Amino acid sequence: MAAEKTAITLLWGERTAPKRGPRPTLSVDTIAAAGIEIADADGLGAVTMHQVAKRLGVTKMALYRYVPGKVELVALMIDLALGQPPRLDAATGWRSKLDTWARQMFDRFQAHPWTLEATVGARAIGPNELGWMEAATAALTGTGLAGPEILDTAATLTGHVRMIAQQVAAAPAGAPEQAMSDTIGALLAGREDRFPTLATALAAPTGKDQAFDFGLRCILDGVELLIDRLN
Amino acid sequence: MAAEKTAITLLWGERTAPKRGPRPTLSVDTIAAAGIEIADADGLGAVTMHQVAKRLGVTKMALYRYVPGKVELVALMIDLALGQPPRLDAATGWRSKLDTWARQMFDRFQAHPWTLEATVGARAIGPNELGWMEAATAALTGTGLAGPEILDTAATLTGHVRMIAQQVAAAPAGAPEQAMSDTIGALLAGREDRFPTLATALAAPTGKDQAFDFGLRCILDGVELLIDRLN
DNA sequence: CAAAAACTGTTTCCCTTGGACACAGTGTAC
DNA sequence: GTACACTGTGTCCAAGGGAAACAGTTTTTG
Repeated sequence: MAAEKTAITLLWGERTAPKRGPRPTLSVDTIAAAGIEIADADGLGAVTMHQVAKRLGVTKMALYRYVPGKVELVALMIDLALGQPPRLDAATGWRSKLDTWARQMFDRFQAHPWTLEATVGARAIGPNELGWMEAATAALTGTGLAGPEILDTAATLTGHVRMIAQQVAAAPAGAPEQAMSDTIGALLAGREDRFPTLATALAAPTGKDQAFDFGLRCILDGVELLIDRLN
Repeated sequence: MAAEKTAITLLWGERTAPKRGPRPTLSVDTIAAAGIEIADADGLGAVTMHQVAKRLGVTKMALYRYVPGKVELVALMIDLALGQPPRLDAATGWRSKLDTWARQMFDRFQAHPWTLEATVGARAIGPNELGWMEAATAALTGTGLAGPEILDTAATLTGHVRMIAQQVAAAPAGAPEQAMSDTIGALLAGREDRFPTLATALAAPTGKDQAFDFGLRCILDGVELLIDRLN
C-alpha cells in the first residue's frame, strides 16, 4: 500500500531497496536513463518497452517490476532529462536571473528535444520540473510583483522558450533557423499574392538565431515596465 | 505523378474529382472532419483509422484511398481545425490587431485542444496555418519593424497562446485555472522548505484566467517599446 | 455495343506495441 | 530448513497502422 507505484510516488517518493528476494538488476533511474538515451538518439517514438529493455540486456517485462507502465516511464525520463534547475546566484538583478534561466532551459530543451512533445497534456510533475519553477519564482520575489503575476511571467517565458526550441527542433538538423524559412519559402513560391506581407517579411535577410533573443527581450521589457510602474 | 498524394499535395493541391470509376463515397474533407469530431470528443489518442472509418460507415482500409496514412490525416485535421484566419480590418492599430489575433487563436486552441499536441515536431504546414501567420505579419507591416522582427513577434505571441492554452487544456475540465494551482499545491504540501518562494506565490489569491492577458500585455508592451524607439 | 481501363470499397494478412499472467529461480526472515 | 517476498522470463492477447489481392462500378475507347 505504501509502495503502490504511481507516477507521483516514483517521482517524489524515496527509493527504498527491497529487503528480501534477489538483488534487482536494474533501478528506476537506470531505466529512465536508458529511455533518455534512446529518445535523444532516435526520438520519443523510438522509445519502446522492448527497445529500452534490449538496451539494458533484459526482457521487456522485467521493466514492469520497476515501472507500472510507459506513461510513468516517460514522466521519469522527463524529470531526469530536465535535470536540476540552475543556480542563479551569480546573476545580479531579476532580469539577469531570468535571462540566464530562460537560456538554460532552452539548452535543456535542445539537449533533449523530445521533452517538448513529451510535456504536452496532463501529466505528473516531478521535483526537478518544480525546481525550475521555483528558481524563476525566486528570481522575481521582491520585485513587487504579486504571486499570480510572478507565476504568469514564468509561464510566458516558458512558452517562449518552448516555442523557439520547437522551431529549432523541427528543422531537420544541420540548418538551425534557415529550415523553417526555407520550408515556408517553398510553399510561398507562386503564391505571393495570397500571402503578400508574409512573402515580403521572409524575403528580408534573416539574422540567424535571433528569434530567441528578440522574444525574450520583448517579454522582459514588458515585465520591467510593470515593475518600474510599481516602484 | 501529378496525383502522388503527399501531405503537401493534399493540403495545397486542388481537389480534383476522378473521371472514371465509381463515385467516391467520401472525400478528404469528410474524413478530416470525422477525425476532428473524434479528437474533440475523446482526444487525439482516440483518433484511429478504425474509429474514423467506423464513424463514416466504411472499412478502415477505404480511408487509404483518400489519405496515404495517419500522419497526413492528422495534418489535414490540423489545418481544417485551425480554420481560416480572422479578418483584422475592424481593429485599428497594430496592437489592437495582434490582441484580437492572439485571442482568436487562443479560442481555436481551446475549441480543439488536441491541436496542441498535434502541432509539435516537424510536419507539413497547411494554407490555413500559413494564413494565420500572414494575418499577424500584415498587422505588423508598416510599423517599422524589419521582416525577421515581425516573424519573431508572431512566434513569441504564438508561443504564449500555446502555453496558456496548454495549461487550460491540461486541467481536467471544469476547473479552468484552479486545477494547476491545486495540483502543484498538493505537491508542495509539506515541502514548503524546498520550494519556499513558489509556495508563497501560490498562496496568494489568484485572479482567475488572468495569465493569458498578463503575458499578452507584457509581450505587446515589449514590442511597443521597440516600435516607439524606431519612430 | 463490347472490352479495356481507372477507380472504388472490402477482405485477409502481417508487424509492432503495450500489457496481463503464470512460472521458476533467488535471497532473507523466522 | 522452510515459508515468503521478490526477481526476471516466456507465453499470450488486443489494438493499431498498413500492404496486397480481390470484386464491383463507371467511363472511355474501339
